[in-house]
Amino acid sequence: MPRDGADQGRRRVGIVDVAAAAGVSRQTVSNVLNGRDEYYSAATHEKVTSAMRALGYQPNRAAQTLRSRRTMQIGYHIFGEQLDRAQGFTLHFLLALVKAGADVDHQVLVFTHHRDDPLGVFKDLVARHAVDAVVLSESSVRDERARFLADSDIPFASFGRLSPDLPQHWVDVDNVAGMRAVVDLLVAEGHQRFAYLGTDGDQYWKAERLDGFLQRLSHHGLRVPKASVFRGPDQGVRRRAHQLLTGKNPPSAIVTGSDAVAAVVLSVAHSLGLRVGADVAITGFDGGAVGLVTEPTLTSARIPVERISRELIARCLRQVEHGHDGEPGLLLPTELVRGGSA
Amino acid sequence: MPRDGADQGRRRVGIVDVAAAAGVSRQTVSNVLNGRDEYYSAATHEKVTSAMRALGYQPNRAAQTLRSRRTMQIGYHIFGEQLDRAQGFTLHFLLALVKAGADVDHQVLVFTHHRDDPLGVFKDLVARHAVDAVVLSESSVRDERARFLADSDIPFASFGRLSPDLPQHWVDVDNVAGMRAVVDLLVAEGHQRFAYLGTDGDQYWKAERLDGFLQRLSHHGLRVPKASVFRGPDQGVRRRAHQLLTGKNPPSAIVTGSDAVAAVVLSVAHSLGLRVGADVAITGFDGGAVGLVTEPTLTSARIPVERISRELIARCLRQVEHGHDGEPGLLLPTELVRGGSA
DNA sequence: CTCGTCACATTGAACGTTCCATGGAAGATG
DNA sequence: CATCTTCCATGGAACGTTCAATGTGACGAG
Repeated sequence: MPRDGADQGRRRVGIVDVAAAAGVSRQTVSNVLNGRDEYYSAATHEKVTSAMRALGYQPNRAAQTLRSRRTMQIGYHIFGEQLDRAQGFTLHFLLALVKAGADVDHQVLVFTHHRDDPLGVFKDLVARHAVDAVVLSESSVRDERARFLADSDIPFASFGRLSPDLPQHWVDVDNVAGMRAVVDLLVAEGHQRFAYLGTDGDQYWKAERLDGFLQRLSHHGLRVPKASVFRGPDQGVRRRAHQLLTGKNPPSAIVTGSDAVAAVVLSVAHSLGLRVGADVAITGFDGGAVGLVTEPTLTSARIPVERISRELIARCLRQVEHGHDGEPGLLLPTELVRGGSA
Repeated sequence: MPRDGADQGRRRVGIVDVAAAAGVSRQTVSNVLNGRDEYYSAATHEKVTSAMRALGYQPNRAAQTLRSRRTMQIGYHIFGEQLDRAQGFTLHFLLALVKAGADVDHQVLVFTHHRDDPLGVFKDLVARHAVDAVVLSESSVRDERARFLADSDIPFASFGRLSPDLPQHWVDVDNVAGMRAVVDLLVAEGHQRFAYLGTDGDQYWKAERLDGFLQRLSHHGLRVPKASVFRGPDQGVRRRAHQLLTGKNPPSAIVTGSDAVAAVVLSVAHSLGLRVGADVAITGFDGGAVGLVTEPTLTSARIPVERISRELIARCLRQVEHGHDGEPGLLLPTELVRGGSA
């Protein structure tokens, strides 16, 4: 559909048009726009805002960026290769990040690395003024992305702890405390025979969840047989769950390292005709959408993605504004979500 | 870490610096940058590029955008509410979109709607020059987003068909042809007793997949008992799969409407001790990561996300450049992925 | 010899905003 | 009364690029 001829010639309404309509200067409009309220009176504010409304004025981001050197955009780096079962969580997190960004008037630019120059994109984005800062997730402790960003003096924040010799721009979940809450709940409900199922991999949080589980059990004076603890490949979970539930003296509560694993265990229990929640308790860790669509819903330690996103963005913006960030790393508690599975 | 004092004062290297270093004019550098090769000689090109390399020049996006009115960014709208099982696919698609964008030097900005003004963000983004165009996915045929974008004269493209009275800026998957290929494969392998499992919902593609399945079966002179066709809620899938596989005269091939459903059926078959691929064949539809981590891997009609993303972006850019796009809607074939499950 | 054309290169202006320095009027202070 | 603040407001310049128009020298045609 071709544009109107009339539309064609009309210039976009800019700050000068607003200024003219309101009978003030350019700069005053700019001040109102940026909320520098020490520089204008209430009456002027009113005149300007109503002129903006009347003209349907929208500030031009490109011009703002060019002059102020702020893009109001935050980059989010996403790995292209490993499209594994963390998918659900990644999207959940991304969405939270987008919303948290929107709340402080920032937008999220998603990018992946290029095959030949995996890190260059980061520098590129900032050098070309495409983003003000970068958010990382799925970061392992020695993440070369984080090191590169720190070395290049690019503002960033990581969901996941960072090596101690890097600036501590991270937010993370307290896995141990999360497991503590889960175990406490199960113990309070009278469970005595526990089992743990998780997937393998060298991510520290996987180890922490298992450790947190074991620690808290022994705090309650309970022990778990070695055979009832499993951390292995994805495919092994189903078999092991089957073994556990059909063996003699089966566990009354199965704690898992993630909602994804819990969902598998749930399905095994179902197929054995067990009533989950009554005959056997199953817990997850994550609290995202997965556990809400299972039947029954999962009891889980919920990762507070909204809060995490907010904190990550706050860390980025402090660096952008002050050139540095005094805040230390932040370990956030999980929230216990009570579903029907325990 | 505070910046160097020396670093502080140094101006960013711009096009004029390159021009000076190369001994040419501003505009010539700009022409080289934008590949307008009819305006410079090979020798000049060489001088300019080597000057750019020497100075580590990076063009400033904000300035380019301000002048040229192109942001080189494409918006991708994502629904905030429905974080359901489509997650895996959504992320898969997003990633493909990001890569396809990168190939044509465009980046992807992710955004969600605001509670009070669900559609306003679209206009906002374009009016403020944050994105050049918008990509929609999960669009239903009468999508109010698409209508709004068309009415507002904002370039866009949709993954999913659009109402005939809208400009046909869409790309979609040929579900019927996909099912045809799946059925043909199973028939060629000698299967006679079929069943179909899918989830309910009013999305046209769900209906199309079932229709495609039924059509192709009858083309082969085969029929499927009514009881062996199921389209119901998520939770019903497990039960129905169990019924089918334990009933008398069970199907030798179970065709499903998505990889997610197939994965569930797979797990039911496993728990019944069936050897999937040998005792029973199971197929999916999607071909994303889900089917690659199952055991065995899924045979599935793969949705060509890379191609789709490329086409969507091409549609957007044509609209941006010419103000319109002559191309009609595009229905793409699936690719049959042969896993171990059939 | 004049003119037109072609290939390449240049310059002034503009895009729309914010930074920076300055100005004026009213009220407070000495 | 002179001067010093405080509050509000202003205009010139700059951010770094591309648009649009113009220039120049070489070469071929008339």
